Amino acid sequence: MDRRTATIQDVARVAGVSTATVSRTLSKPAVVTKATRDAVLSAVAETGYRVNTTASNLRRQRTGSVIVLLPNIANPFFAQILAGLSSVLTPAEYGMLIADTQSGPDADARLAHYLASGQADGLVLLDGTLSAEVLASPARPPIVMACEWMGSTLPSVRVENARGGALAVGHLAELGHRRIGHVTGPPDNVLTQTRLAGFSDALRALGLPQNPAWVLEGDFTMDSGAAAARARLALTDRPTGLFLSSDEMATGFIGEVQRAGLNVPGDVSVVGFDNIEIAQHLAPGLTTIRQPRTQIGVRAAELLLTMIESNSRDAPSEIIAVELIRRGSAGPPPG
Amino acid sequence: MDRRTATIQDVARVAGVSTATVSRTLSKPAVVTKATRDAVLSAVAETGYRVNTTASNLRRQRTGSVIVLLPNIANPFFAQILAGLSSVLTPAEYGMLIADTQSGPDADARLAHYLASGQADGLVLLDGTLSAEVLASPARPPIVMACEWMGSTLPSVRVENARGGALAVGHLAELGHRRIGHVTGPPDNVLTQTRLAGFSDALRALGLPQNPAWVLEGDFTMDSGAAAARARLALTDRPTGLFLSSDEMATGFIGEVQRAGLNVPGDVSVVGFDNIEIAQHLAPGLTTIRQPRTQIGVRAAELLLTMIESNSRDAPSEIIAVELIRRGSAGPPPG
DNA sequence: CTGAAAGCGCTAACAA
DNA sequence: TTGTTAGCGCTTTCAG
Repeated sequence: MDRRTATIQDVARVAGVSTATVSRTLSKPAVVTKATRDAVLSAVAETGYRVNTTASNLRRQRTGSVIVLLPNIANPFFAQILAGLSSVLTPAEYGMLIADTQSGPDADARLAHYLASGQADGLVLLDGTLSAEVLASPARPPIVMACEWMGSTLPSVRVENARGGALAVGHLAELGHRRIGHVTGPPDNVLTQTRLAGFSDALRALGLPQNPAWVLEGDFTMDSGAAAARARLALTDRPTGLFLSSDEMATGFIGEVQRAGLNVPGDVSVVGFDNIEIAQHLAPGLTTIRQPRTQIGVRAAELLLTMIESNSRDAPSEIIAVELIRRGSAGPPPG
Repeated sequence: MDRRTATIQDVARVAGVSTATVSRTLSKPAVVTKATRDAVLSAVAETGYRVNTTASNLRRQRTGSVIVLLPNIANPFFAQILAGLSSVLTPAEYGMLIADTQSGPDADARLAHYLASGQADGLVLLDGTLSAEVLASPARPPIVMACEWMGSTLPSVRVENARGGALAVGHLAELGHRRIGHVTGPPDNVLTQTRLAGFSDALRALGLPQNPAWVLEGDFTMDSGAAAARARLALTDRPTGLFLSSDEMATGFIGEVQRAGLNVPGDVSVVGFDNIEIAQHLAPGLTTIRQPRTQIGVRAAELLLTMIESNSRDAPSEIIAVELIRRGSAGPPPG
């Protein structure tokens, strides 16, 4: 029993065939006779051989992995997208490398690094704040965006963010609200802008008032949602219903409102965005816009694999539908 | 301008040196003269050369990546551990491959696969339900467990799970509770068992009653926490304070209690485990046992890198302290 | 259907 | 300090 791991040479020797035949048997079994196939497979079993992926990759001029670039791994929002990606990449024998653009100093530089490094056969971008110029890299691998991105023409999988904002406003209006506010994500984020646009357009279409004081700035976190709740309380002229651009913010908002002794939806109605798991477990349940994150990951991975396998840098983008989920956090306005 | 990416040969030609010198310049710049260094570096810039990691890895008999094996990527609990791992692995130039043991049919087989495949220089295990025999693999790379694991002697980074259970019980007892219950994780999980043991031992030490009906089975999810709340309501003889083995369950529990029109902590006190982000945003805030997840990831990665670099399969394990975080969800018992 | 042989791009002895 | 050389382990023509 060697302690070193067996190589294809060892298998060839044991099976009494050439290394080429071993390689063939393993990659296209149909092309060798049953006799040699049996000999090779039993030699493989005997030696405990496993192909050395590094060598195989070098020879085949590929890497066997895909890099997923996201702004912040610690954000649970991405966890389900990763699960979707993994469920496609793993069976296809691609490794999934995770890289965090916020952990280093310069996110754009990191992206440029990954583009040029040739360390992956493809890239999935989940960060909508990277600058477009970086993509100029001539030898870059196929890329799929799984998020909105300013003025990019890259293949992408996106959700109907604007329509989500409109659905939220429509629901609040239907319940009788006429003073509808919004808590945004970070201002430079494209999601923020798209959802805000959907919100504003819907108000306009419904002939409802647009009050800039009712549009509060957040950053998608629970903390910023709680801060928005305090900011709203400080207003003399308050919106009765709010659309928040993420469920995390909505959660922080509701918590803070309740701690202030007020009632949701009695005093203020809340609609979130995402439908994260906790939405149905809050009291009241959080009315929100569902965005199917696992499916986003699945479709992005499928798109990318198609591009990799067809050696193309382009593919049709895809838009995934959102849906209003009615729970208890939005009700008729007070009075 | 070639469309193919430049190789070390191209750089050598442009700089008028050998490939060995190029390689040296890039890996140990100190060992070449300034003149050649300058020549090489400008040739690198001119050609846009980047080392081919696959070739480098093949030559150096390493893979440059670490596999992180976790039960379920979609579980946000792991997100912060991943962030900690990434913050150490990325600067050290190791790729972080994520693999999900629950996405395939047989988790043990997956582990065995990764152990033998030689696709990684090291492994981080976050799944405490894998069977120990699989580790028999002779040529396996260094492994660090970042979770409890039955009867394993592998190097590990763990938290004081039993003490966490004891802290929770101690706190409830201090507030005056004498009827203290517990909601467990999945029964076969070692975390479940350790926290349950800490819970039971603490009750015994304090001379408090142990009622099997007050120990409800959960599975760490919010859904199971909500179910536990309903199960508690169905009891005629109810515990006044509960320790739940995860914050997610505690969140689901509190939501369900509130939807039933009861008050936390007025009617029932709740202590969770983890200190996930939402804990401070619930109303009331969730009293819980803090477990520093980023730090777990950081230490696990550091341990693993040490082992990889010293080519050792062993290292001292580490225990990370937990801490009671007092918020509003635990108060004096009713009456 | 199978084997021989030529590298993929890089690094590390070893020599000079 | 630098160059020469020999592979790392694999796949894939190209012959046979």
